[in-house]
Amino acid sequence: MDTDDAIESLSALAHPGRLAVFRLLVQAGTEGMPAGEIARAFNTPANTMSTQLAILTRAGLIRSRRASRSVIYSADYGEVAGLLGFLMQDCCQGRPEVCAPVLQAASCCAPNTTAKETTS
Amino acid sequence: MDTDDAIESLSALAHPGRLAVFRLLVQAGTEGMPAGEIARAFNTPANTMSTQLAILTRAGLIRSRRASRSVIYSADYGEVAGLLGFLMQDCCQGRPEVCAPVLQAASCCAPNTTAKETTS
DNA sequence: GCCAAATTTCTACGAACGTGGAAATATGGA
DNA sequence: TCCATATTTCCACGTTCGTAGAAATTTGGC
Repeated sequence: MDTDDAIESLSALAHPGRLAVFRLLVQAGTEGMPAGEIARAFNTPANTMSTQLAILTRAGLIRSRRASRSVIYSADYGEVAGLLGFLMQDCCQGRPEVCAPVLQAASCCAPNTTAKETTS
Repeated sequence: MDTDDAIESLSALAHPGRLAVFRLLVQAGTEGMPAGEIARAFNTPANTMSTQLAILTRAGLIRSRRASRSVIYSADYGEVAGLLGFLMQDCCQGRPEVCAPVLQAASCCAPNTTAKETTS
């Protein structure tokens, strides 16, 4: 993840419609959702939604696969991880407690950790 | 953190100059850095930098405090935490391993955890 | 091959953003 | 009070973004 990648991802998410789409796909999980169904979920014309999905895809935030006539989109969690790492790079030079809140926010679904509810 | 807050934070960061400023302040820690020094660090006119700092401040990503003639800016890590929580809300309905990469990325400086280097 | 369904590409217009000059405002020293 | 320093606000220009109509493309059924 370099600056250009980060800008592309952040710009893609900095739009109410696209942000909503991405969050919907995050919740949809690996199974994903067809383009038409996404467009219908937000009452958006198919061509407009196609543009938004293309922008999210170019940013690496979502992936697509074809299933017969439909194109299924799904979230790519790795891109968020990369973005977070880029943003918080060298955040805690000797003082781990400084960026502890971020760690807490990420542990929503930790496999081995007790998820604390400290959403500041 | 609601949608509007998230959009404001993401928009603020979706700009090469502001992203660089925020990352600089993340690394500067709680001590922070005066506006003039930040402007000089990027060879940016003071008024332009002032505008960028104002945008980051309005988004809640940085704070400012006055120290005599200077205004010191510093990063607000909590906003990143909130943003991350908002993005990944309900990311792992029953399948914690799905969004594990994000947790890994956040554990750069975990106080109690062994930081693994799996930057995807 | 022909038609319908699903999605994408092309295009253009209005809206929002980024930049920095000039002027205004705050702070501290003499 | 007067001046220098530090930062911010005002403003206007050019550039980029968002949207959706129309047309093109891909896929599957018959």
